[in-house]
Amino acid sequence: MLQLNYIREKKDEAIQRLALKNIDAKPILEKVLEFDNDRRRTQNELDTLLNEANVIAKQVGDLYKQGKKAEADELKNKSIAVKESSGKLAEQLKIIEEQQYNLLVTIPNTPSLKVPKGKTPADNENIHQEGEIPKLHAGAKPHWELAEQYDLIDFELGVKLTGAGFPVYKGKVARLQRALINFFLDKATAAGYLEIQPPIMVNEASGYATGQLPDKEGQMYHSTIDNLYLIPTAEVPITNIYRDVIVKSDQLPIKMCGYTPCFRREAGSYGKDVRGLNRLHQFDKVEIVQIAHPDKSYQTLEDMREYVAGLLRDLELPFRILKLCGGDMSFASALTYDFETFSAAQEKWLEVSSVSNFETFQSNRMKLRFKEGDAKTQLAHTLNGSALALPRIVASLLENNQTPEGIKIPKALIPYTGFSLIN
RNA sequence: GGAGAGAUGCCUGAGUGGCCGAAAGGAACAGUUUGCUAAACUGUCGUACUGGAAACGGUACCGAGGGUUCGAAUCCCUCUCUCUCCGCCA
Repeated sequence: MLQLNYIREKKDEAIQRLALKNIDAKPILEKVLEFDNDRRRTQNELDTLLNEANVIAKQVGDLYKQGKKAEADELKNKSIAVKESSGKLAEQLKIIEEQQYNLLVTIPNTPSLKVPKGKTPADNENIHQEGEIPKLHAGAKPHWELAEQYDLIDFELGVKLTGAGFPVYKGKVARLQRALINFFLDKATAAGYLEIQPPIMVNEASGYATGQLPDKEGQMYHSTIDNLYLIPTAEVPITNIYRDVIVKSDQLPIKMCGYTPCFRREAGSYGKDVRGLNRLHQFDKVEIVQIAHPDKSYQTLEDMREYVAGLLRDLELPFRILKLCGGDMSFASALTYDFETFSAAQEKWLEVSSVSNFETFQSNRMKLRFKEGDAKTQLAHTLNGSALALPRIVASLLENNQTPEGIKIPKALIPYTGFSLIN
């Protein structure tokens, strides 16, 4: 949610920035400011009335103490009248605030001015590419065929147990996944991220604070009997640790990481893009989260980007980094880098990580603030990134490292897997 | 699941209708002093909205929502959560 102060003070900048997301924000922002004027005027009137009522109430008390009952009773009547009009005003104020709020939550975050213009993924800016794209032997297979050949992943068994998008991992690939999780967590903690093991179900307030609710309700699995949601990412519980918290500025940056399963309903996708591990309802991910000082959050974003790049280097996967264009960015993000690894057998790039700065968009909703000395509290900036999501990493590893003799495990992972070849 | 108790500021905790945005202690921060790795003293010390250039004001908030009353942290109702005991279970 955008900050009112920002809209009030820098309306033109906000319009300019939102234009990057292909939105003509002018009428909406002006409407918000109209509500704001209304709100302030109404509140002032209401405050004046309430003040009057408070003064009268005090006088009534004094008069009673002095035994002046008649005068007190007279004042009482006055007070009742004041109360009647203040009640009406309070109702008005509530309506105005609600309207303003309902409008505010429909406005996406303002993209950073560094965000490239554009509407579709084709407009994303490819800012970096490294690693060698492997040349596979004749007869190389996509990962779902490899999974079958080596009896690694059973998609149909998953359908039997649960449904499509819930694969069963077996043997060496189960071990490989566990290895990846441990490897990613070790790397993150070595980089100063505090490891968190959060609940994987969250309540409404949490889903709301990070922006999944109310509008993206359909994307989460919902346990209606207890009104809890299965998390779509560890970002939700981990960031919410700091909901309604005021930290001291010297505590920043706060760095946290966590492994969790992630659950996404993502209904309505079919075809080649969702084959095998490309898109799942349940998958594993290690997430990194930072809470940063507003002056430093973009440096933090670069640090996180470099950190994720390091992971892909360790895994010896060719990858590229895209700076998402305005049209391809998420609702809440101000700047996002997507990481894609090249899947040699499918001959396409697969998104394996997304690293974003949300600026104050999330912290405004969750009232995550910091205090610098005696200065007024300010909203902190929140950032997060996948480091990394497993399924497409596994897909890339299987496909890119296949040889006629079997699938090779990258050196960095061997201490974790305990084997160097899947055959 | 059964029975009971409770929810107050960063923490402990007082406060059962007006003198309470809230005692006291602790923590934290600043200053003074003595000196030495600590103590004493003094001061500051919730959040949000809002008026004002500022000084300084106004309003709301004592788990949440509603009600009674001229007036509610305090009384009533509903909800949520926490704790204790019993039961069940990992």
